[in-house]
Amino acid sequence: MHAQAAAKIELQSYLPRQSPSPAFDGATLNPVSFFQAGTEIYAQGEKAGALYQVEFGAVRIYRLLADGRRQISAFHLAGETFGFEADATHHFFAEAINATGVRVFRASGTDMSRQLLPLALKGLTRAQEHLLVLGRQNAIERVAAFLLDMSERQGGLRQVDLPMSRNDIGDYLGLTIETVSRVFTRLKEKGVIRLVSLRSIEVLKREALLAMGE
Amino acid sequence: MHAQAAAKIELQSYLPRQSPSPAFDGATLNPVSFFQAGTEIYAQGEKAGALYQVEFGAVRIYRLLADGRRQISAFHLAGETFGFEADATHHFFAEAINATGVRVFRASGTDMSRQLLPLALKGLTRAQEHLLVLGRQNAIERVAAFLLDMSERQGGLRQVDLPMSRNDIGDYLGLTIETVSRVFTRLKEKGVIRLVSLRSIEVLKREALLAMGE
DNA sequence: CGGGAAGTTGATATAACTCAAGGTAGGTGG
DNA sequence: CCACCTACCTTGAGTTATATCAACTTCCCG
Repeated sequence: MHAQAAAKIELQSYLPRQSPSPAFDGATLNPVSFFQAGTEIYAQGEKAGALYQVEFGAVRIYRLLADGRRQISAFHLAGETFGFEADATHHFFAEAINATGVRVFRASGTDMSRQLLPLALKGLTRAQEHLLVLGRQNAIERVAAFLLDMSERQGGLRQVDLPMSRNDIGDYLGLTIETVSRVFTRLKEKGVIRLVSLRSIEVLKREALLAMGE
Repeated sequence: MHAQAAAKIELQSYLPRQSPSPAFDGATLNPVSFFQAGTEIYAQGEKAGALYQVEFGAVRIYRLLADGRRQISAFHLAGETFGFEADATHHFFAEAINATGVRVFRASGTDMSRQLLPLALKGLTRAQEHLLVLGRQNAIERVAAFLLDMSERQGGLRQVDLPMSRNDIGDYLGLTIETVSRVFTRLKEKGVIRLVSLRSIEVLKREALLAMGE
């Protein structure tokens, strides 16, 4: 299912060229780890304990049912932090969507709860808001809410990058790939969005999206 | 929609009879606030800052869409803590489901992030797991997962209290009340559960529930 | 015991899924 | 640099799970 082309580029580390932006005080300024498109960052059941900050690229966090059904609980874009766990075990999978750079922080040693709490709470609010989307909104509303969210997280510009596939979007919104595709088509027909390319849209009528998103 | 019988019993406070179990070090041992069935504990948009521990009864946390659609993101039973927010504002409503006693802690002053973080992370994991249920499971699977969750949180006994209405269950699982009712009937017919009363079930075949719940 | 809220059951409607067949685009090798 | 190849995406037709609408029943609470 999540097969990927044989990895030819090996995982590597390097020291940053640009001004480093450590997510936490007291954390060692670790090097950046590279992950190829489709590669695993951590797996459900693995020992947890580190935190991850996306330098570039995008990451999907997901869970699987026994029969292969997948629910993506979150996407993480550049600048965002993920990997928190309630205990010492990962309860989810994390995969690079595209070629992605991730800075890994060991949470051990110094007490970082003061810095982690706001991030955890932000994630909690996000997840709870997503529950409303999955529980009570229809396909158009889900896609509208998703596009608005992606837009906001990219600075609210008209043009929005969608680093993930339609399949990923479907698994995030609790829809099939076909339904996602049909909704995109409908939004195009209505003149609400324009497809710059498959992975990039332009928001033409933000108001209309907002009206749909809730 | 969420109308309630005119409140005759006023909100009151008292000092606990039983051994107090403060949720946090350094927190004043506040009195317990009473809430009648259906009354609001806090509202979306209100100023946040306090934490709430359920002494007895049950609480629902929810959000509304403009047209009245409701998504309950969590139920909180005796002993559980809620009210965390990422900023100074409540993003959700909290209501007492039944007559409920809640101990309120002001989070101000001492730094409680060390104690709060695990609770926030627990909530985050819970919410993310619920996303899988809403996004990818069918009606039977949702109800099975819900009953198992309620059972676990009540010590895993055969008999499980359901303090909430079918309507609440529907709004938690992203289903209509009718669908919830039909699933209960199916589970009864299959001999998986037995209805002791409307608000109390007995789990007869835990294995079958587990097989359905995922 | 009566009344009203809550729950159940039935019939029908519909949004989204499934299955299937093209189409498109982006990357690779010739 | 072009053409092919393969992933990904789109579109269509038919199916299905759940919603909706409606009537009836049961359980409490006063």
